[in-house]
Amino acid sequence: MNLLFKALRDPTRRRILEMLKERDLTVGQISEAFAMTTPSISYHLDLLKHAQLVSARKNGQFVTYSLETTVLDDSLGWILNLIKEKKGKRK
Amino acid sequence: MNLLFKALRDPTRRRILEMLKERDLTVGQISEAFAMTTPSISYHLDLLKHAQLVSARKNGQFVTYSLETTVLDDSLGWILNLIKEKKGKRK
DNA sequence: ACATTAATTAGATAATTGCCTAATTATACA
DNA sequence: TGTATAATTAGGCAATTATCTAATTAATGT
Repeated sequence: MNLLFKALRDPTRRRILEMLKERDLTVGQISEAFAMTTPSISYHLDLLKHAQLVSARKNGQFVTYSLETTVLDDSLGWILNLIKEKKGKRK
Repeated sequence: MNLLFKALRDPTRRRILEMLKERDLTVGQISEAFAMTTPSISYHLDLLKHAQLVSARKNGQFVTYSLETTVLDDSLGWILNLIKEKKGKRK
């Protein structure tokens, strides 16, 4: 949960996830969309990978990243629980 | 969305939200549950308040904090959208 | 009025973060 | 085999963050 929220905290990383929602992308393709160097994007992707929010596969010299939603279900559960319990206690 | 995820990033703050899910609490009551000084807790509460995740009301010398779930709905929507769209594209 | 208690504000500091440039690794192609 | 391209790794740095202690504000009880 900690790595997950850490990953979601940064706007650049959230934007990357939104892009990967549409289609799988290579590092270069992602990099183009930001006013930021490729190493910086690489850093963000690594962080997202550690949080298991994305997966990477190598195709020749290219690395393609995909969105992984499993771990998002957990965060959903955590937030939902917070809301649900609260509502259950309303007087 | 930025303030929200910023607030949720920290374990102490997430724990505070979980506590407030059960019942409204004063700063002192929250503080007792952590190995941390009251000013530090006050700092976290301020951050949560800015993210609109909690509200505060003063009762004499005490300040009681409550969980506010409205903004959590937004985060839920954001995450849900990420999952939903992805699933919609599965082949 | 004065001391006590609850909480916030201010100021300092160590750790973490997000970015950069330079160097490296790995694949492709001529 | 050498050069170009894609990506990661390494090293450095400024900004942000989470914590502390000390000081301040505000309400309570004597």
